[in-house]
Amino acid sequence: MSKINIIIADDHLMFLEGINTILSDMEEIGDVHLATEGNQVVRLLKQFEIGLIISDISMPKMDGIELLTEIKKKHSHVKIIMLSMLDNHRTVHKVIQKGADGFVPKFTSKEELQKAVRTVLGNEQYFSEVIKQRYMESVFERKKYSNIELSPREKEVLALLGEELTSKEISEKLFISVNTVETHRKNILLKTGSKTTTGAVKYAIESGLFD
Amino acid sequence: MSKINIIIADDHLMFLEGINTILSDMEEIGDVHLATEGNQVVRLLKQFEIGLIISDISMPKMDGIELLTEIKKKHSHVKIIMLSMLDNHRTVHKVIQKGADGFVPKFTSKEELQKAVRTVLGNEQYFSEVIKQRYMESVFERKKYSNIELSPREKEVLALLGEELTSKEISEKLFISVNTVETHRKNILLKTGSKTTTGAVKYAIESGLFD
DNA sequence: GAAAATATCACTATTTTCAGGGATAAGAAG
DNA sequence: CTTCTTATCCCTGAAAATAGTGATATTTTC
Repeated sequence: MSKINIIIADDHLMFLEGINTILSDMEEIGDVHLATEGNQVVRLLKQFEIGLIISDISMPKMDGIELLTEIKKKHSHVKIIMLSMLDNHRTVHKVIQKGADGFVPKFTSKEELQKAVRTVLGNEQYFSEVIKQRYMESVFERKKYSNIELSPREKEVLALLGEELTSKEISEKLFISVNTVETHRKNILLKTGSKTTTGAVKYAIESGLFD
Repeated sequence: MSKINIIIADDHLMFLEGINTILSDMEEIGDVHLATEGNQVVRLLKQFEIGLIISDISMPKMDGIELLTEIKKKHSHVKIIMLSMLDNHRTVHKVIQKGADGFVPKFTSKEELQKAVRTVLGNEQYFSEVIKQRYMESVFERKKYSNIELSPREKEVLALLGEELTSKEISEKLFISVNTVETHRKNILLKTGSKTTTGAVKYAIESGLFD
């Protein structure tokens, strides 16, 4: 069995070193390339023969979700395990839907990370227990509020609401009628399942809708 | 010069490994103890002769701020460098006020972390540039809103506002008058410098007031 | 080419929030 | 003993948000 070359991507150097150390004693791994941005990963993929990517979700320039989308579109044979600080149901749902091969929270153990790598290299998916739980929650939540994705305009309005603007101020800023803003608000509350703007903004922050 | 024994504390194993790797080639460092909770650090301090602690801020059981307070009270000769994912001005202010010897964000370089360790071991303080900037902001913010600390009751009200309750509902839940709740609200807006409840809740989340 | 999603506008009525005053009592800190 | 902080309460009026319903034009998607 030949060794597999991998890329580890994370914008935090210490994490990069940590993962590198944890994986360095695994026999099945060949060269290890490190990257601090999604862009770098894409470049490395062109230069080297890569079999597996282990990537954090939040990164500057090109984040983990974008990277994941890109990989699954253009380099579908390359496996990818996502790592995340957050394990909220929104993030989890996105990652699974985009087709990641594995998803492990950052507060995992050395053993679990190695297990995840081995499982994925064996052509199976690996998702931590916590992640699976969150995924069930996301499925459950989605049933309650059939469409949780906000439209670009709605996101724009929600962001301005977070900036403490009133409907009138928003209408002036976006050159639209107050009525329209109010309609967007109504739909935002509906889609996020909130009763108040405060709740919607809180939801947006916590579920990573803003970022 | 004798070697210094240190403790590294972080609830994320990968980070622990990363920092360990980064510091392992420094001559001035002796034994390295690892901990995943603040409690463990306190226990290790009793068992061993420790000169420096490098600790993350967010940890379960006893967080970095509590740990810092404890150390500076009972083991004031032990140096402590704080690490944090967040670099918002609230956190920075707290850490500096509590008397940390150093503060470095987690997205720093290997060189900077080593420099921080050397500086602190040389009996000087080390704060990253970003951190210093944030500290200035915190000082500036504080001037604008003389008292940014919310009282326990105000925090309670703010949390319930985040749960989408109206003033009336909060008054019923806390067995107080609606007028009282409104007064608390008014003071919360004043102290946080917000115009709306949404802004106050957002501020609370982002600045780590809720946690 | 039809169906679905998005973005736009309108009206009404009720509830809630915000801004502005002011007041009292208890306890901590100096 | 006085000052500060906290927690409590009260009132008013204007502004804003929410709930309910309905409608139209433009994209996007299938």
